[in-house]
Amino acid sequence: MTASDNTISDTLLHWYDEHARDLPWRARPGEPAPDPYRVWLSEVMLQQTTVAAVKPYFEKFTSTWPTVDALAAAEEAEVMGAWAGLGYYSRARNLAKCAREVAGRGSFPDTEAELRKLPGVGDYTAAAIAAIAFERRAVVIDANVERVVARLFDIRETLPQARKVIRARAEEITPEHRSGDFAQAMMDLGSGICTARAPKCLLCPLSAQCEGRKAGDPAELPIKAPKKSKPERVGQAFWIERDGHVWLVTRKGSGMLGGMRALPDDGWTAQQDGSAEPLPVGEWNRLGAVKHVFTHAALTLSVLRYEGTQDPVEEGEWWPLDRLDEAGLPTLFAKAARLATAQSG
DNA sequence: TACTCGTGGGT
DNA sequence: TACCCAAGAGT
Repeated sequence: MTASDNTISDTLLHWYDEHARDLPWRARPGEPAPDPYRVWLSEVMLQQTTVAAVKPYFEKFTSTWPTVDALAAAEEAEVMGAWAGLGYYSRARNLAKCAREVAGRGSFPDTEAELRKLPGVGDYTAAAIAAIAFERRAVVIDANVERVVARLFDIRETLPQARKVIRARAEEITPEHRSGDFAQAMMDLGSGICTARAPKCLLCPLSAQCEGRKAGDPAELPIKAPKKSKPERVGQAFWIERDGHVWLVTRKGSGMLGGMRALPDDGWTAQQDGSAEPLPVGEWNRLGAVKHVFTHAALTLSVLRYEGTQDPVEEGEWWPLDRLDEAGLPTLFAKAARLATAQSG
């Protein structure tokens, strides 16, 4: 630890004391560390997800399940339904599993290494919980920290190879005390000032110490490998309506949208177009299509309404149309359902 | 390591 | 509009 490194964390913590965002899962200045349950829940929700998107879900979860014991006692289907729309549904599956583990052992583990063993808790989240909830010294590295550190030290190596150097630098500037506040300060800085595009260097408390700024244009850091092209897939979803109810299935497995309630479909995946025949056989009326873009594929999903009288073969349930908003459909199928109900009234 | 896995907002 | 991106984890 050099004198220069101390200046970075001290400067940033002073800035944080004045400018920290007031977020529902955070302690206010001067308050003790927040409830580990709320820290864990927020950190999982925030994985690859914006603060604005998380807020209403965090409020819903904490009001429905105020403690990890309450969440552990919930039906997994209830948890999946409550998560619907937030994306990356493996997080919800692991959330339920993790809650049961923690409830079984009585409390959250309070070290980074033990936290790391919990399902859905990786390197970042373990460090964040240890630092923020348990006030342990931990080096917390997320995409914000990567960006800020790459710019601070003018690291021009390409990601992901640059991660080793970035971690070493982050280790050097992380203070022994208040490392949780330091991590959250880095995230606030990355979110509002040291942004991916058009960073506001004139407002940055670290601008005088930023090697990337001295070297030229910090906005080009970190340098990332080129992205793969995104395949375009087509599929079909089936709208089977009877007596004010629609037939819904629950998707199997841990793959895409696994565990989520959904419209029956033709088996499309991110790797392949759908191919299954509409079941039960009969007359189908194409209502239209919805487009939806996933991380690694774009899907055009045609919605076909069943006009016959046979019963569905696939396992599922008749869901009342007037409570469709409570079905917990992921956004893709919510779009498809909206299309169908708009036409069939 | 490289790929899979959602969604909504910003530019 | 068509990208890019966001408090990553699991495999």
